[in-house]
Amino acid sequence: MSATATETAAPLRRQILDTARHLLVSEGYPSLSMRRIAQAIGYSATSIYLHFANKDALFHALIDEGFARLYEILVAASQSADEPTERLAALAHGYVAFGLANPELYEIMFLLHPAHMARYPAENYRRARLGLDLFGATLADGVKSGAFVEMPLRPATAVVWSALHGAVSLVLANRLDSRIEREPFFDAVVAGALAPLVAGR
Amino acid sequence: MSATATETAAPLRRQILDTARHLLVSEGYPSLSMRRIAQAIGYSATSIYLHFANKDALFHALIDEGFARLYEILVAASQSADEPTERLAALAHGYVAFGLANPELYEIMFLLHPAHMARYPAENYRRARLGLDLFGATLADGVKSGAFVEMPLRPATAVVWSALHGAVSLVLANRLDSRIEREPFFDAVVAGALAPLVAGR
DNA sequence: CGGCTAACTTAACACCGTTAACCAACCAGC
DNA sequence: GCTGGTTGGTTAACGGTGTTAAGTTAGCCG
Repeated sequence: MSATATETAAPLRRQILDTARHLLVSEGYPSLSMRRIAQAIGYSATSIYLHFANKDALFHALIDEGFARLYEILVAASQSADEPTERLAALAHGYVAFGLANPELYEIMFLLHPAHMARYPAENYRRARLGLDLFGATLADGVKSGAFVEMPLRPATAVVWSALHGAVSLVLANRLDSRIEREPFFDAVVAGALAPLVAGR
Repeated sequence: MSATATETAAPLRRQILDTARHLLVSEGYPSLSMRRIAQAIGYSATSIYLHFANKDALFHALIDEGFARLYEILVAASQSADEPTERLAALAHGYVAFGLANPELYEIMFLLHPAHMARYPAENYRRARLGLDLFGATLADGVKSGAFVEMPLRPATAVVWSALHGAVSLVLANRLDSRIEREPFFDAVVAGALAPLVAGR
């Protein structure tokens, strides 16, 4: 039974995840229900529970994939520039781009977590931290090379991150004055986040 | 009894709002249902609909009160200092303090909006803008007095706001590395938000 | 062939927001 | 003092939710 199954594994799980993500993106969070996912793939709702303990677990899996994807993007951004200031800017733009390109994913990853879901398991959270570490490493490099001022690393990383997160989440929530154009806004955010760090001036 | 009712008006609406807020704070968003609110005040669930069109409308009323409260705090902060840099710092700390002191309120005001609720009516939104205007006015003052560098006002206001919002929402969502202490973190956020603006250096 | 197991389904529970229909108490006018 | 309407509340019900328990079907192994 599991003779060939070892490689094929269980495609239903994948199908559930893909359908859930697709449904999330196309119809939005509120209309994403177990029954709807099941109906979309032609199974009964309860069969989802054969692959996920509950709805939260399904979301956590979705979040996992989101973090993996974000990490890929940040790694690519990180490799696109060597000089710390440029690299940090590239990371920042990569982060913002990810958020804007995947609003629903960003939402379940960072936004509507605490109130609506069981806590995201701490172990999975390391994946999320990996992305942050790229920021931290770049800061450290910059400090070492003299491009950045001396600073306590962890809080400084969090400050940069929170500036980016604030900007992304306000835009995603449509909270920004519509007269403000996005691109200049994000440029200003990134510039504002980097400015206090740069040693030169 | 109803002879004097003209002045007492309808305390039920108030009772609903207070109970809803209390329930939201004490038990969290997910367990806040119409039936639960009703039960808590000893009425039937449907009687809530005599005072609110639906659950969204109830939340919007809650949000309204949240914005009014935030505005009060920001006004007080704004009056606590005259010099633009100090005033801006006071505003920033007021904003952060409000978020930390009223996490559930902050959540429904800024966090879980887009996906879960009908759009917050644009008219009510002016109330929210009022708070932002205090930031904007302070920036304008600072530019005029020479304390701040020249800048496009609206985007700059949004940048400051998004830095604060990012920090507050990350902390509320418990997303921050636990080794980072909050107070220094917020100080760094405020400093980081102000630094690019200040003219002197 | 008989039995075991894995994959899946149907039925049901307790809850949700919301609507429709009903009811009791009060006030106005005759 | 009785009648009729309005006000403020109720109960019952609909269609939806996540989730669990029990049942069913198919395939493999001895």
